[in-house]
Amino acid sequence: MSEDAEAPRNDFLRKRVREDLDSGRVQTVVTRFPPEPNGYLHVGHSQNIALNFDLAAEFGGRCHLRFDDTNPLAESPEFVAAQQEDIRWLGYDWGEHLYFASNYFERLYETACHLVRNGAAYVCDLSSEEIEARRGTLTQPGEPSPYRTRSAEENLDLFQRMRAGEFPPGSRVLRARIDMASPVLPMRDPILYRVLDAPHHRTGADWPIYPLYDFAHSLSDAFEGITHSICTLEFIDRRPLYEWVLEQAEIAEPRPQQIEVAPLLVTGTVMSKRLLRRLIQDGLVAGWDDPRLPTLRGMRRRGYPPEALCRFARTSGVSRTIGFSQQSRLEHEVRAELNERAPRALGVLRPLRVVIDNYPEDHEEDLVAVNNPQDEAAGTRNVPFSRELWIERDDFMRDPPKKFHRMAPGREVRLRFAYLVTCTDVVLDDDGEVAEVHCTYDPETRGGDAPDGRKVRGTLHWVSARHAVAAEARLYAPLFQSDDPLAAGDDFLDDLNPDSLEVVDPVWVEPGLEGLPAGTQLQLERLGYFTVDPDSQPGRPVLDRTVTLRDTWSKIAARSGGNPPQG
RNA sequence: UGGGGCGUCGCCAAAUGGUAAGGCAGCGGCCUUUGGAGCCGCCAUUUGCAGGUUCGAGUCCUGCCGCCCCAACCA
Repeated sequence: MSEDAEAPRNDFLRKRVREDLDSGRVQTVVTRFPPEPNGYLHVGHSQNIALNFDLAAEFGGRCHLRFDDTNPLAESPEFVAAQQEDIRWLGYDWGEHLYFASNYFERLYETACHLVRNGAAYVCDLSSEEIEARRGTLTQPGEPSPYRTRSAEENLDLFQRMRAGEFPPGSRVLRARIDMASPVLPMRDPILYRVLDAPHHRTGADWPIYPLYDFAHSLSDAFEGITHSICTLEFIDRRPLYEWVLEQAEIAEPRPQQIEVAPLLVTGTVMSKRLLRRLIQDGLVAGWDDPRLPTLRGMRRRGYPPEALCRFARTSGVSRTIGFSQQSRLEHEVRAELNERAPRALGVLRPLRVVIDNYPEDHEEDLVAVNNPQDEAAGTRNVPFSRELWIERDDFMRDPPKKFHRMAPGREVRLRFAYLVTCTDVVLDDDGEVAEVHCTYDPETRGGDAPDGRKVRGTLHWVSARHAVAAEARLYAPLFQSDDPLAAGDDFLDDLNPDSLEVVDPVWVEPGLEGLPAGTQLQLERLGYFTVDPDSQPGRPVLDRTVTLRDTWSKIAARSGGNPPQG
């Protein structure tokens, strides 16, 4: 997955790795992606995944997948399965290197005992509230626990009894003995172990105590020989603690190095689990795989190709500046990918009936359509044509503005792959709305070219009314209105885009589209890329619009005060 | 007001102290049986601000300004 022909990436991370290799500090680069199995992966994770796997691949090293499963309260085996599936979908493979922090519980425990013996950790009997009260504030030092001075012997005894399950949850913790007055808050005697009466999805009831992040993560990295431990910027204050643990555990050089990078933020969405859960619980979206969500599952259902996600992650770059990447960049990658491989089809979203008056009533014929102009090997297909057709409402105007290159009274346009037709009449309904348009066709222009060489400006998509297949289309827009919904107001839900989903039913598509398996991707010409949704029924497809095509006309129309096309 | 991080084009992001890459978006144009795709061109005399060092500063120094993170027995 690193065959990209992009400009050589030259970020600070790569430079650092190169230096470590050149100096001989490390022989082989070993990275890891360490998710907690407590939810579904999202775009933000994709950057982390791509970063770690790409970096290892680029320098001939390896990347581990390690589940950071040290909090049984939040984790479940469903998530470890789902996360693996999502990572594979992105195109990455950890080979033999699948690990679980829970597999290290015994080793971690022994290491903790080692710290206790050396006086680097102690058992504290303070309650959670008391510990908090003594932590001090950002500007004031904390005050030492009264249990801080317990002897190593007593601490070891107590810690062993914690492990034996003698104490109830919350009654005691193991703490690092560092510095209650440290200006770095995580260094104020952080908690290393807690007592928990909770079954773990992998170790069951084996452990009444569980290690916390700072202790477990640093040592897990060390146990696996991780050389570069990449995390996001918010962990930067914990680096001293990360290093302290490795030092106290007497981990041999080269020790893993924690390197912090800015997270990948995307405009117009939210990524935190808490917020996503709220959207789902409040019924604002359908579920974790709702195509509007930035979850990998949602994006997969929406039809975003994994390659596009990876390119988006890579081209977003790695830096220490926190900023939002624009959704338009993601969409650019999605289009680039789909343009290469999505077969084209004809379909009409908002139908307007067209009658070709001079076309024989009962006649029909097959016309040859190109499957993918980007890929000659994709070949051609036959599309049925007849007297009555559907065209897009937006493609007709009775009184068109200047740059409108579509159908209008008296004007000749091309029906894609079919004929040149001229609009001769317009039928209005009782409300004065256009109900039907009449045209004549030029039989000499079969296929779309005029023998006399005359040109027309517009080419319209269409579908034969008699042959059309009814489908449901789901059109999506960003879930939120602001780039950063969290900064938009008191409640991020206030920023919700009420029009993030538009269901159009029925839409008419060319025959052949009714039996496609879920996940099939195609381009409805001029309308965008679509993916067959799993909700599809036999003979009744549901199409998710992945992304529209670039639409220059809408800009022109908007500027000239014309009719901006819908959908 | 403690500690830490960050400020280069609307967005993302490069630049051994040597005279501001690239991508996205945008804007012109060419081409076109998708107003798609493709192609060509334009788009930072300037790097948060103010000083200083230097022949030379986005890069070094000083002082400001602004934004973000840290006080879970979560990760």
